[in-house]
Amino acid sequence: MVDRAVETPGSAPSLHSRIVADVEGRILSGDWPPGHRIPYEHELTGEYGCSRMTVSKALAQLARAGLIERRRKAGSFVARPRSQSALLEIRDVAAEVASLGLPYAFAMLGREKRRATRADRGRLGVKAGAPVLSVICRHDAGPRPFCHEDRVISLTTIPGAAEEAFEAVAPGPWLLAQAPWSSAEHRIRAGAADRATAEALRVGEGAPCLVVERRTWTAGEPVTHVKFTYPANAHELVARFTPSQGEHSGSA
Amino acid sequence: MVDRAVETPGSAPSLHSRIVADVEGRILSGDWPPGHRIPYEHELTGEYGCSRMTVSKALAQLARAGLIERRRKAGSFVARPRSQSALLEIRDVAAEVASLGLPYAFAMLGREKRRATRADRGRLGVKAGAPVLSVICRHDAGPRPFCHEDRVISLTTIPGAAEEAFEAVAPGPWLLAQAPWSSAEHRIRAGAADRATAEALRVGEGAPCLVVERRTWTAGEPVTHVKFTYPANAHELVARFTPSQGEHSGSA
DNA sequence: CAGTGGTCTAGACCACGTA
DNA sequence: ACGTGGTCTAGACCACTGT
Repeated sequence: MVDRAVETPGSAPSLHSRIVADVEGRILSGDWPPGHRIPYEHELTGEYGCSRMTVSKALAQLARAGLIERRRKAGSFVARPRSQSALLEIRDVAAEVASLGLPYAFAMLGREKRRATRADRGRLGVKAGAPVLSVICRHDAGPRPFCHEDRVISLTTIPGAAEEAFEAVAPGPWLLAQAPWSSAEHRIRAGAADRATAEALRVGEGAPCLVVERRTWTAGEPVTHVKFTYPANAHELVARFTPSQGEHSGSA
Repeated sequence: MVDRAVETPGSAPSLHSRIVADVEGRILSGDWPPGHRIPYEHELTGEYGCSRMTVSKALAQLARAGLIERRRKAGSFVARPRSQSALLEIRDVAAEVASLGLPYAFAMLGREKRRATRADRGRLGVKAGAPVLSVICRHDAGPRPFCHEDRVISLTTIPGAAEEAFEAVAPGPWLLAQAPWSSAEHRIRAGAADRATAEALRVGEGAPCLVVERRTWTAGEPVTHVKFTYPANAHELVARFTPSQGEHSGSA
């Protein structure tokens, strides 16, 4: 399967896709927080030296994707993560818990810096011996374990992670602030909790769980592979869409 | 002639969205099968009496959604359901099995016409007492059960279903041929197999399963609610996307 | 080589919401 | 009323690709 998402450096990216990438980068990096007003179309027209049609095409694409909201007379704004948004899921696990009205907490269960094992290479797609950081933690919703997180980070792509203890901030939000992801792959399946995961989640070994695996890349370089394990009935993925319009998916 | 897919009365649909809806309707109804060449841009320009820009915008949107593929010099074609396509999932369970290289079969386990129970109303969103058809069947991949299907169809929206025995064709493909869906909602979660489902799938009661629930509407009217139950490790949902480009999701 | 889609322009009119 | 986005036009040039 060819990855059509990657922008080949040598190619000639279209102008409107460059505008999309620029705005997207500012949003995902947190440079433009939710609610921030994006420059007006005519301002971007001046910045990029192009016609209004080209700017409009780019912003319309971002609006379809749910990254921005557009209001006549008012302007365009970075969208606030809504209950059902493709971004919510990747922005923050904490937000999932918050949307349940429960207090959020997370606990580190393990942290190890190592050279990539065979398993790490399969998960991340890095070369043999490349430095990686393994992080295992648990997210809690109130008094109950909500989600088990088993993550590997490529220290080649994100060297700064080696000095981060992830005591104040969870790995997910921290990574997002470091490197906006440019493409992602999700794998969703059901599975039985293994011993370690069952213990962390305080469920029986072999209990049904929803497993969400996510790999992200930035500019074609692997960033992280993470495996979230949710106890059954504690989590549900929801997606609504029409065939040819934008798709929204989230969690509830 | 099949009815147009979506035509919200009262609203003022833009011209390019009307083109999108037209082409989408022909594809989802099967009128234009996979591989069918859709009219050239300049032909649609003539049909709709608009500029090429407007047609191009509509077709570009359909291409992003994965409904069509565009090739220079050759033209635009209805996309064949590929291994990873948002459409594959809704087009056919049989295609999932076929993509595994296994022979497909399905068996009816139950069929009942009734007035909507309280549970049916919740699943379908129909009024009390509305006629519905309940269908339970199993999809097999070679010698092994692949998926359990528990479906309710609104006979108000699809009256023809009352006379269909679903002996030759499974309910999914049959419904798709009757009424192209205009919107859908998916809920994905992990769960433990109940007694009846475990028996049908030949797994232990309480075994981990991936449960996919789907509701579809056509022109705002509820069509069907279906609950697919896959034994764990037999099925996996995959989704790849970039924030602002089209999203593809499917099953593997 | 010819024809298709991909992209872009420099205008235009309209709907709508804020002021 | 004004300024924004939403949409559309009638061209144009280019890249790619199938014949």
